[in-house]
Amino acid sequence: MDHSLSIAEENYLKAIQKLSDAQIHKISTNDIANMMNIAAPSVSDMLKKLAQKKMISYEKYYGVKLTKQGEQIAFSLIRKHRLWEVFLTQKLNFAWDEVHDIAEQLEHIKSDDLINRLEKFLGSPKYDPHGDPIPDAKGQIQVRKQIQLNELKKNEKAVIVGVKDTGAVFLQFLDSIQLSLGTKVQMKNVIEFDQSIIIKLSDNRELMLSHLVSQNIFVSPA
Amino acid sequence: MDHSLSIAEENYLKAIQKLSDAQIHKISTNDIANMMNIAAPSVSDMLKKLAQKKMISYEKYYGVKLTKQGEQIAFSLIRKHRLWEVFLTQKLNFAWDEVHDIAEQLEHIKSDDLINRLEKFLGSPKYDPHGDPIPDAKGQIQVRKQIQLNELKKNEKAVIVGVKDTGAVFLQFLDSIQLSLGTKVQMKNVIEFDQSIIIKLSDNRELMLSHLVSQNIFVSPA
DNA sequence: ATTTTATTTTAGGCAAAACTAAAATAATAT
DNA sequence: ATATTATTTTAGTTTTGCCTAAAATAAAAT
Ligand SMILES: [Mn+2]
Ligand SMILES: [Mn+2]
Ligand SMILES: [Mn+2]
Ligand SMILES: [Mn+2]
Repeated sequence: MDHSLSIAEENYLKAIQKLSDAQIHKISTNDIANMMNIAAPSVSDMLKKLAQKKMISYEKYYGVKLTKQGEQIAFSLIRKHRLWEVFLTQKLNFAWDEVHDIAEQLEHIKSDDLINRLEKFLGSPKYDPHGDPIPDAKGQIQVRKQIQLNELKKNEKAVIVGVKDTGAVFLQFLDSIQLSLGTKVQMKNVIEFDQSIIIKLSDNRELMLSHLVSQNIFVSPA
Repeated sequence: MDHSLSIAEENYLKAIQKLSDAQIHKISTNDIANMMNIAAPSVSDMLKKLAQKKMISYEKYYGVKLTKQGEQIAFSLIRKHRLWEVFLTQKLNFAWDEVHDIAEQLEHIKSDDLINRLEKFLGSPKYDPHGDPIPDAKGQIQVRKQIQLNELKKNEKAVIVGVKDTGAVFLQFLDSIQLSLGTKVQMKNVIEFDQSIIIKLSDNRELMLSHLVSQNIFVSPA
């Protein structure tokens, strides 16, 4: 009667949560299978089990949705993941492109006490190293007004507060052009041809970024 | 061909290592089964597998012994366990009786980089919160001259540097009589009747301890 | 309204890590 | 030396979490 979830089960809930964030409608079996690199039948099996455990509501053939309880657990995993990422960067000096895989392991450590003490130790950070908000102990997420860099109006000033793509390749690219969280930018121009943008930095350096790159950077009004 | 071990396999190696520490001879299937609270046939199965992976040398019916490689991994697990215990007490203010179970989980996190950075962050501690030595990155253990409290000669002075029983019950008992690592003691008397001892503390307080208790406390000459 | 295609589920299997019951082997006692 | 007891291994199951192939269902195209 141990109703704590396995690592596999936890990972499904996280994946479903992530998909819910991006989509309005119910999440399909294939969505989950693709996201997790797992065959669809394996997902079907697991959905049956998670439905039994009341973690998801599941209508055969018509997709799934997290229950309140399932969402609670998903948020607690995200909380743990992001707090550990802060620990790794702030305390152990890892770079922001190195922390995700380790946090994927650490997020499954089971101890509420641990994670609450860790949060305090870190000074109750509100955002992780990629600018993603950290849910509080009750699962509440602080939302911040942010837009994509490409949405800035001409001459508008802003600060980089997050990234959409958190993969190492993109993050290292940002490092290489010296963009990081906190960097101040000003929109100079949107190129009509391919939606590339030109931004100006505090040191007056001008930088051209592709549409795709600019879409993957979140900014807040300066 | 992923030659990294499962958590179950790692736990077997740790158990075998612990038993080797206490015994001279080969470790029996039952020894392991008892220590891990697992049925003997399950152990037999696993031993076959670990032998195949060259982690142990295994003579059917005649017990096992860790190979160099198996020992290496066992020490790296002990290293991780003890460093995490230091982190939990020093940085997150856990009590010494609360850290073991969480460290049992954390020791299985896979990242050499992580543990080496953690060690540095903690200031390369040589001992864990229970006074157990922490192996270095190469698996080398610093040995310290220590004896059991009951072995002190009359009037001899010493410092408490470790405990043999690291269970919460014993540790909380020590807390309750205000004995901890670093406490200075002087042997006053060994009671002939039952080998109880009387020790004197820095504040001149005198304390009577049973033979069993005194055997579970390690001290070094002051 | 059918047919075709895509998605999802069911069926059947496999490997890991545990279990119990039974058989094999070693250790001990007579 | 043989019989008894204890230990260990083998045999056969179970659960979890994955897989592929086949069947069922839904969605899309004609
Ligand atoms: Mn991450
Ligand atoms: Mn992140
Ligand atoms: Mn411990
Ligand atoms: Mn310890």
